Amino acid sequence: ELDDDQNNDGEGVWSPDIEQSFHEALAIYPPCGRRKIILSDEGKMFGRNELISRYIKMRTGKSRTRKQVSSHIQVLAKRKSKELQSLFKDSNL
Amino acid sequence: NPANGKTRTRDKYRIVYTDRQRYELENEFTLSKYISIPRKAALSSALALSERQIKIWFQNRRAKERKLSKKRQEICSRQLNN
DNA sequence: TTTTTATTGCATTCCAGT
DNA sequence: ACTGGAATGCAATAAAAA
Repeated sequence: ELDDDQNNDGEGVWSPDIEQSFHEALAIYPPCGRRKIILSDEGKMFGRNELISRYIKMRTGKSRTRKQVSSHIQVLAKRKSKELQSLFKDSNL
Repeated sequence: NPANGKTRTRDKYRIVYTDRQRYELENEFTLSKYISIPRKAALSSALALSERQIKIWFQNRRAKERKLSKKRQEICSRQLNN
């Protein structure tokens, strides 16, 4: 069973070029969170993650689904939260 | 024990569960391979483990089950072509 | 060496908001 | 009917314990 998806290069799911475009898209669309989810254009609906997905396709030609974007955002948020917590060490516990 | 989402600390890499905790978890596993949210809450308070620990225990237990059935499968195929 | 807790990077499923 | 995001699942892995 050949399992070589046409939308994936030899690198990982979030290889540096894709990660780069991803962060560009984060800055472009809503600079940080707090944007209305009234992202419905005439006829079509567009969520933020779909816009990010389309931007990645534009810039790199690689396809990352909106659910992959969602998962990645969750992982990054978890990392950031973990960093912040480990900064406060065991000062008061 | 419903603290933040973290269990591991600098001094304790992991804790060893008591025999009663193991028994109750194993017993629940015979009833269902997947823990429901209400049962998880009940076990959490009954065994003094966080819900995260209950969830992770079931994940590890299912992984063990998969490992065991892979071993059983290997034994079967060995018997077929001995 | 094998078994037992616990984390991580992804995907997948479950929950609401509009 | 659409979505983003939280909860959960799983493989791989780490490291203490048995």
